[in-house]
Amino acid sequence: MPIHFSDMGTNDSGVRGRTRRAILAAAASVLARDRSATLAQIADAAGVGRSTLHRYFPDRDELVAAVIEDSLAAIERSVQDAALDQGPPREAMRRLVAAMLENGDRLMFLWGDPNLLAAYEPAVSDDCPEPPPQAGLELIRRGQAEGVFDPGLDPEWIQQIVWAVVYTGVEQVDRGLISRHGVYAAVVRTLENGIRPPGS
Amino acid sequence: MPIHFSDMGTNDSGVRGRTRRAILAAAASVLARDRSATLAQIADAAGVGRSTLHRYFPDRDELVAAVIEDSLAAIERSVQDAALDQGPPREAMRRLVAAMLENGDRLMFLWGDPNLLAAYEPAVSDDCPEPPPQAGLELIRRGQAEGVFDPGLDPEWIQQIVWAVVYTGVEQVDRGLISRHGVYAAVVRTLENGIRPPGS
DNA sequence: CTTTTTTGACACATCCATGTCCCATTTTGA
DNA sequence: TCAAAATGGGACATGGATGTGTCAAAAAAG
Repeated sequence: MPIHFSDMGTNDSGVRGRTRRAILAAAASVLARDRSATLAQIADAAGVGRSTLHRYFPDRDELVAAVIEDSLAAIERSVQDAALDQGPPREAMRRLVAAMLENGDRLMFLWGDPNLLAAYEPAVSDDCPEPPPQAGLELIRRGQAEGVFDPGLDPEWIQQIVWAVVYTGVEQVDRGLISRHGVYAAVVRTLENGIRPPGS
Repeated sequence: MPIHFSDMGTNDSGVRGRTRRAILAAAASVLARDRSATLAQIADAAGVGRSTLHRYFPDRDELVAAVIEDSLAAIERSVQDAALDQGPPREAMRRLVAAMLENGDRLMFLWGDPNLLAAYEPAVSDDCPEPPPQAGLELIRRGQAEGVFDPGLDPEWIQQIVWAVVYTGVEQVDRGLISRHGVYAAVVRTLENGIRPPGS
């Protein structure tokens, strides 16, 4: 009577941790480009058998939930490193953009399906008494207070715009319509000035 | 020996034309919010039986293709009315935004799944020797030439941004986070200035 | 009113993704 | 080297969406 899987992958080191991360990354990458991708496709992309995938994530919902959680964590980590509460708002915003661009696949996955986050957030908000700090919103409000960001726009709207513009950039890169280096410049420039030439 | 369906709905007037349009509108609305919606759901939303839906569109692919075509046509019509080649570029762009906002559902449907258009365009490009005039791109180039729009940005990029920002607005309205009147102002303001306060 | 058209509900057969076992083989780690 | 852990492939059952067909009833057209 063998006891299988005493450690369900929460351990980052070891075989299981690595396999788990490979699956999550592959799933994000595949699902970002095709939400209705088959589990077989995902397993293929991860380089594992479909059986193995089912061993780590019993059903599709659990896998998707795990990918969401993992993607949020990865992005949150990058954002954390950006230290948005430090320095001038405009430069902090640029660091935020760079942080988001670092996680292209996960960002495409999360943002590509508006229903995903909407269906997931209420699931975790039960455990978490208060919503996450939302470093992005904090930065936006700070920028508005300093007059660097438009105070006439709703902070939440600005946040949506940031995500949308970055997402557009990631997507264009994915299609090879923009070089990987050029995105950052285009996104920042568009975000800061819109479609108007920088010199007013 | 009754001969059924002598007119497959190409006729705008009459029962078949109206039913066809109802199905197309409902399909766009439902699919915009859930790409994997069931044909039964779509039939329900259209107020017809699933049998009737199958009578108008033999299979799912044909329905989707028809919705794409119909949505493109509807938007194109609105854009046509906007007379983008007339007047100052900035005001033309505002008319373009208004035209797109008029077709919220269809725009969400078309833009929501990047693969849709990508998979459809090559199918019609075989019949159409040249790509459509792309009035939007024309306007952007004109604006750049006059120095109203940033010449340092790729016209195609600007076009993507316009779609993205409008789409974001439509989505926010759909979720009730923005009033239907407020969208236009927010979209135009963001598009023209980015997140920076209008007064440079 | 009569004829024709159109419709909706039901009954099917079918296909495909999914989830569950099982077992031989490989990999890991002591 | 050897035992335990992990894997991959296959077989199998299942459910849900899809496509097809039939038929009586409703709607439209004459």
